[in-house]
Amino acid sequence: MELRHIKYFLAVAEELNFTRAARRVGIGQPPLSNQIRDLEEEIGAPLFRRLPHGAELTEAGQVFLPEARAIMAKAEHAKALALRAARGELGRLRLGFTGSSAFSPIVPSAVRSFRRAYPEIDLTLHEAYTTLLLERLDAGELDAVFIRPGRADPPGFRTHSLGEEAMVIALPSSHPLADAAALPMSALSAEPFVLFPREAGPSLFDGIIAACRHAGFEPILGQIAPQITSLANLIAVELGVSVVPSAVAQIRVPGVTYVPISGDGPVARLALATRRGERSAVVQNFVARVLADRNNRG
Amino acid sequence: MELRHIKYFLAVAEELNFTRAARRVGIGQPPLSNQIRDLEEEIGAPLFRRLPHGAELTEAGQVFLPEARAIMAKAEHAKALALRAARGELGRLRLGFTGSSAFSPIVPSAVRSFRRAYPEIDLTLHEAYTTLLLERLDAGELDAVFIRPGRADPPGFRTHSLGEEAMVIALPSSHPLADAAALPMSALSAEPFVLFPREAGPSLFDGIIAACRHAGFEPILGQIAPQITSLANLIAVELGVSVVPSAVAQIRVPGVTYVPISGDGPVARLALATRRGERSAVVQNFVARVLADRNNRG
DNA sequence: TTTGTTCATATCTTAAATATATTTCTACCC
DNA sequence: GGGTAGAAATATATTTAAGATATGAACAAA
Repeated sequence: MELRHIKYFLAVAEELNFTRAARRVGIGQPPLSNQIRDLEEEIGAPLFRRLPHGAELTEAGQVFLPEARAIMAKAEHAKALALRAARGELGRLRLGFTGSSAFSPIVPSAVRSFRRAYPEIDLTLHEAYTTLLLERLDAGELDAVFIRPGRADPPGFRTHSLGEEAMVIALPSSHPLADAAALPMSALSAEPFVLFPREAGPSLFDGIIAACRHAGFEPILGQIAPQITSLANLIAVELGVSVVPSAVAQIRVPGVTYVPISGDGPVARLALATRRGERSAVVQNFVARVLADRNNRG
Repeated sequence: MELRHIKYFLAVAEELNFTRAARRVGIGQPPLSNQIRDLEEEIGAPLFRRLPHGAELTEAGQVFLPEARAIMAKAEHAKALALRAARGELGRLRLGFTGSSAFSPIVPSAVRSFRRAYPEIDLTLHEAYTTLLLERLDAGELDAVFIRPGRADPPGFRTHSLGEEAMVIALPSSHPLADAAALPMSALSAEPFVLFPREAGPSLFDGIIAACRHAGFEPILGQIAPQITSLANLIAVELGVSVVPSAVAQIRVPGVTYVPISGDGPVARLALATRRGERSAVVQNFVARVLADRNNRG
């Protein structure tokens, strides 16, 4: 049995006349009769009763009719679905992001805009460290990740730079310097630093250390905060100071004050990484939308 | 697109290797590649990514896979359904019966046995007069009817005799003859008869009249009972006597006594009628079962 | 580099779908 | 009752396309 047989069956079932049905499907009457006969033989029962003037459905034919319609519809549907999937309108996208990148306005904005444009994409979000995100991307567990990139593209990945932002000093509100309008990095030379683990974002971590050294001092490393969000809490209880991307200053915690950095300070870069040679249309659509979003906001 | 394409697609999707898939479906690798390419062209997107050692599903292919499986399953299912319908295992049966035939043990027994044997037949029951039943059978509104047949087959129908049963006299319990062990028809010569309308069952009606005449009297026609069941009630209130098929004596109504007929009495014949030239397997199965049931009970 | 594996391409063969011509059946009409 | 028209079946021819065979190209692994 082929879809052709089903198509011919439907024509005869709807016309109840072999000659007209043959015209309708664009073949001659004898070949149509043959195809219907073949179908009936395969099923093992006649589908039509041939009458001197036309034909009528047997009980088998009556039962077969709705099934045949459903099969044709399903076949069309399957084709349409596959095409939509190829266009990236259908499927899933497993997205990773670091705790700090979630506060960069571009990230939630791009995700929101993508969801609106492709509502049938099954989108899942996974927060993790930059290092872990890249591992999971490489392992095929994630499709695109927002990371704090190093200067060089990690091999095997394609990174799309989403720009850089200044960093600000975060210090306890009780600290003598908390009222300053801006502070140079050197002002922190004697303060213990509350930082995230280096593996969480090596380039951001190294950038901060480098900025300290550039300002002429070696930072005193104090408490380690597992999450960027818990970092503020550690500062609030006066365990030290820190330097965070300015977008993270959105985390308003009582007892924590953010002060802009004057002079040379570290910068926090943001990038979207995908696998090199990624062919998925969903991922490509997502990257395109993130980049468009980036350009729209200048 | 033909089912062949889907079958080949499934083979490749499951083997993830064109060469093995080709062996599996029993064709060469080049024609298989051609068919897959044709399918991809029709869909408008590639379903596989060809790798140096095998192939993998694209997103379109991943979406198409479950659809393809469903289509194949649906096609098989449709064939099986049609075959079962042709065998009379699937479909509907609209059954008619007269009020009196419902009491003949063969009728409920045959219906019950048929329902057990063919549980997926949608069975509907319709009670009406013999005359009306035959009209509806002829009009195609019913498929088989239990009737009280005349001596000759009504034209256009095929009747299957289900035997005949004796009739009994029904009379008010207060009647002087009610205590008799048996009565000849002639005992009723002076009694008004409570009968059903002649159109309800002409042959049964005429049989009763003929039996009276044979016994030497013209029956006095009294009240008309629209239903065989209401007949007993009319007798109970002493509106007259009647003669009913002995099976109808199952209707035990206070005030009504049934007395066997001695000597020549009318007989009630029962038959199953279908359209002449009926091809429906369901109807044929039903007739066969009714006849088998009749013979089983001797 | 070589070898083996895999898929694609090219060409040919064959099977099957379709076209054309004709026959058969039957209802309908004169 | 014989003739006619409409419809499907049969018979044969043709053409399309599925499949076979042979070969080439790409790539991975040794």
